[in-house]
Amino acid sequence: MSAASATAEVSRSPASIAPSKPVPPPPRQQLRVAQDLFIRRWGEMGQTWGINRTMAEIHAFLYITGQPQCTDDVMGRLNISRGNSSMSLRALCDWGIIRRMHKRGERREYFESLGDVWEMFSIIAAERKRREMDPVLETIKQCQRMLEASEIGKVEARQEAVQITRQRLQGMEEFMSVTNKIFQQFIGNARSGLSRVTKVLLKALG
Amino acid sequence: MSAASATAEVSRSPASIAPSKPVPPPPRQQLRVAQDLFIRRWGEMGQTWGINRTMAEIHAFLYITGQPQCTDDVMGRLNISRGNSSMSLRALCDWGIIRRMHKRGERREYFESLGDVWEMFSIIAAERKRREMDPVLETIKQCQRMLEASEIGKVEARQEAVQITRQRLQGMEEFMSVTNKIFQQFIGNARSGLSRVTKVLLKALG
DNA sequence: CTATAGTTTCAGTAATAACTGAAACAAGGA
DNA sequence: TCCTTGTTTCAGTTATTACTGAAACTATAG
Repeated sequence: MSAASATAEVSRSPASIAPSKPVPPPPRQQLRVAQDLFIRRWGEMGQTWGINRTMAEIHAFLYITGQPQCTDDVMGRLNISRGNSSMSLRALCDWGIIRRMHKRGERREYFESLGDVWEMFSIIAAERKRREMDPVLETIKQCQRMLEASEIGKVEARQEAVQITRQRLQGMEEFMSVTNKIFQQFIGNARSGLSRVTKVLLKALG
Repeated sequence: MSAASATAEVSRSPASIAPSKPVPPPPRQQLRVAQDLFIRRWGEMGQTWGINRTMAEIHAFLYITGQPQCTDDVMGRLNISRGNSSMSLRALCDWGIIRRMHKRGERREYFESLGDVWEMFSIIAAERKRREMDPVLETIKQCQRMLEASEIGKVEARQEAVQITRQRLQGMEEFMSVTNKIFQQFIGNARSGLSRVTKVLLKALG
């Protein structure tokens, strides 16, 4: 464990979410407390969006400290096992929202988060669109094909139940196509901080 | 179980995702097959977005058939228990994306899905923003307050680590504020199909 | 009031996902 | 070469979440 991890790790117990100020911690520790608060909330949010808590927490840790950290730093700060750290760090690298890096003269590897939230979001959006939305859109099209008159016959195609299902499929397809386009825009444009998308959106919406 | 549920229920085994056409089913059943395909995919997608599979499947069933269904219909079609159906239907009602309804002269209650995908999405967006994004934004602000010079002292506030964390918090806050605004727009406008937001977005981005 | 049909709840169980820890593996240094 | 330090993997375990089924409850009709 590196020197930086000497103090207590992030706690996940709900009790410590809103520390009721029994004794205000010495200023030196305020940074740590604030970071831990952020880390924990980020982990919770991840869970409800289908990202496991530990991965989200590791990412939050790297993001919020802004400094390269090694596997042992992560283990120590979040109080998780070596195996878990290693697997999760690898997965985050695969997503592309953290990067491996070397320090000159050091043997061990360090990890750091991308600093630009917009870039991270666009990477995640691209990946989730590909993994989760594209297959659904594909399935919808497949269903539509299955219900064409040429497949099921003219008489059957005229049944009310079939008509309704086709309408519903169409509504969903339209929605997902538009959503996909919006994602695409984020993905294509979200470089360089408060990016073009943001400006455009804020102007258009605000 | 109602008369409509006499045939086999949706299977969740991966094997049946892409039926390799051993014997093309009689046209009468094509509707059922197409619906089941959609239901299963929707359930899978739900899972990766933090919605449990059964709830997503029930919703998909009500949406895709477009007809009011009772608890027994749901149980039969998705092959789940009464308890599960009841709880999940209630939760979907609480979300507001399905509604209870009565048929004249019938004692039992029926459920139907909203038909407008945009409206459903806006309801979900509103709820998730409230439950999941607002608390994070609140936490970020709390963290920022904890790191103000007035809290930790001028000297400490000048430490590099503190500076970095404050920058990162600010970047995240900015991102989430904008995202929130976008959600807000969907929420406020997503009536009547391809809504104003969509048009605005597509025009601005495309 | 009693019988019947429908609805809800919840304790216990099953299924799934996450995590640990130890062992195997790699890379560099002496 | 062998030792040391750091990294990765994965079988087994734990924790979490989802689901069942039976019992309690409600409402209506006779």
